[in-house]
Amino acid sequence: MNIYDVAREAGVSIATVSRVINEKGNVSSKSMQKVNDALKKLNYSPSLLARALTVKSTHTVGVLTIDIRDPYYAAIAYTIEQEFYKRGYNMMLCNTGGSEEKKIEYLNALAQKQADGVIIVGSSFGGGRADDFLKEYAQKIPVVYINGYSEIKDVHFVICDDRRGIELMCEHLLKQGKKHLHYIQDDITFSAYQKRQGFVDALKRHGFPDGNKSITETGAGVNAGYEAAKKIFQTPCDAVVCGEDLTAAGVLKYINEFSIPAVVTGFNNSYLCEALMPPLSSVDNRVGEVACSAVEVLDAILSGKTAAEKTLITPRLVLR
Amino acid sequence: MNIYDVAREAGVSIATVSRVINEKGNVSSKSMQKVNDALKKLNYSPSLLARALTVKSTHTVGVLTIDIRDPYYAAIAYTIEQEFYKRGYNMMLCNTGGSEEKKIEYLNALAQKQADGVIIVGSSFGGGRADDFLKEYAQKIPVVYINGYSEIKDVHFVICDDRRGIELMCEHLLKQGKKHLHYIQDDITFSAYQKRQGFVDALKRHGFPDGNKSITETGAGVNAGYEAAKKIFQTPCDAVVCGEDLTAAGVLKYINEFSIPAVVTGFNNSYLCEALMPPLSSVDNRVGEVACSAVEVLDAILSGKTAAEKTLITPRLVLR
DNA sequence: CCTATTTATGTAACCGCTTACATTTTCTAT
DNA sequence: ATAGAAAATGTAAGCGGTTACATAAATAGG
Repeated sequence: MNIYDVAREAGVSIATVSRVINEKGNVSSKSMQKVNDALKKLNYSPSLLARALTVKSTHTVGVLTIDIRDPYYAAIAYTIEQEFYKRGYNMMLCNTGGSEEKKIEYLNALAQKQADGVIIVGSSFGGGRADDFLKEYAQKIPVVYINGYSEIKDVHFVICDDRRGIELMCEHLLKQGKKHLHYIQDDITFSAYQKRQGFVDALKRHGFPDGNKSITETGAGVNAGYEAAKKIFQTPCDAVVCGEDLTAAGVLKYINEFSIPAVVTGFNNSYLCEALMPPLSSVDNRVGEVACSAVEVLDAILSGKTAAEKTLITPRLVLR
Repeated sequence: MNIYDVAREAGVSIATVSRVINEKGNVSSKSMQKVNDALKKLNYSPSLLARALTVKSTHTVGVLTIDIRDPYYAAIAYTIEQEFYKRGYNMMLCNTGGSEEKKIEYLNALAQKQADGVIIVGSSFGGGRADDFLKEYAQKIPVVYINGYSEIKDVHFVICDDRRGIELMCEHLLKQGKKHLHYIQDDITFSAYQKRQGFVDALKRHGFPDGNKSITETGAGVNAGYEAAKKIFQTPCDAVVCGEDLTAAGVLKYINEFSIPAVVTGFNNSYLCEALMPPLSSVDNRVGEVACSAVEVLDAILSGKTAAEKTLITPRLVLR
């Protein structure tokens, strides 16, 4: 069933049907009525595919995440969906698993399916092959990056200052009198390196010039944290700063198990923090605000307005 | 840029270009070469929108979840994405928040955008307004339900026997000598009622006819579990069976805080179980298998094969 | 009452692709 | 060399909408 059927049923032309559907152009109340009746009678639903072909807008956006099972990405995706739903857009969820090839393939697919825009959440440190690709890509379809490497041209950025977040946490711990901070980096994203840098900077500023030596690199997840803890506590350490709540949970488990007198802190302020014993202090990286901003930026671009090239959001500590 | 540009560049007709792109029909190696050169030179990428208009397939599927932040839905979405990616499909993620209206709106949007199929994860208990809607809907576009109310016609079902899962857990606890089991229902989905029923059944079968009186209904999340625990332990209770790991985490927190001699069990076997102290025994509801099966079923339908109307997957206990 | 505007409607071209069908070219067998 | 079959190619008609433009109807002004 198509617009011709409706036109026939209503006894008008397809142009008139199109006009009443889109509430665009002039149409007499008489034929308006006839068309509406026909629409109802036939229970007609227009093909957005065909529509998109001529209006050049699908009202679909792509969202690239690294791992949707990670509460951080899930929370971002959640908010993005909500915000775009309000605005009449649908969301294509593209989970890359961190693979640059998959990322590129997805970006291509989104272009071919004429997504109106894309939001990329999290990126590798920069210089990845996707970065070059994006330079051209972003000229064809608007891209906003959440917590991504920010030297790419024509891409908009919404960034939570994760580096500052870790700095704040370190400063807090030092103020508490902790002497031997250790950092666990569990990822190799842009954001992960920022955090690491925050740790090094904070320590340096407080008279510990070689913070770099107090860093452990692991994989992601609770077990990784647990395993890391085994090594960390072989040397003196009274505070473990983690780049992720999950990692912190693993360290905490170890600490509890062996009654080690050290404190652990997390990052992301996920629901996990409340669930653990003792509750976990964490850096709130403002997932909701970040996602909202990203949607606002993209929506502005899609509406023909200009949007901030770079939006910086400040994290805050949640001490428990 | 379109297929005409490529045709002109290659000096052939658009039909020939189309043939080489889709590797369909006969084309001489000579013009094959010319077209491929043109494709490369122009860096052409066909519009899948236009293509879909005539071939009637978008290679896009919709996935409806209730809350993507919930690790259960996230895990399902994760696997669905992976499996469909392999098969060349993209995924529209539609998070309904449990609203039947939003569910219907999303289903309509998917139909208008000509999604090839949809997977719905989790449903209300049945009789919701979306159920009626689905009866008609499923005749137009294939629907497979994961853990959904299963009396709807023309809809395929992949169901983990959550009821049996809770039964197994209860039987285990009873065998351990527990005398006062209590159940916490934290949701009002189809699956949640199944679990509840499993609890009642198991108790009845072991000589506790009024298990219904030992059930607390709460909202979702760690805090809800914690609050529920306050009431539960006002009367004798040595085992709390939860319908969700998160709820269990809340109860566990309470138990630890007040050193209550009771055991808690969860459901979903999420990473949380390992993170908690003591580790949480949980029902593994086979998220991966369920999601894989759903994709297989939908893929079969889309490939014109016949698929199982109903797939039942058996949960298992993970005791820690 | 007639002309000038405004408002309403319809026709046809276009969006960018696929594909049935017609036509031309190439190949095979006589 | 030639008829017939097979292979290659092109033309044009969709797919289901939107919209520029032309035309017709309604309204306004003199």
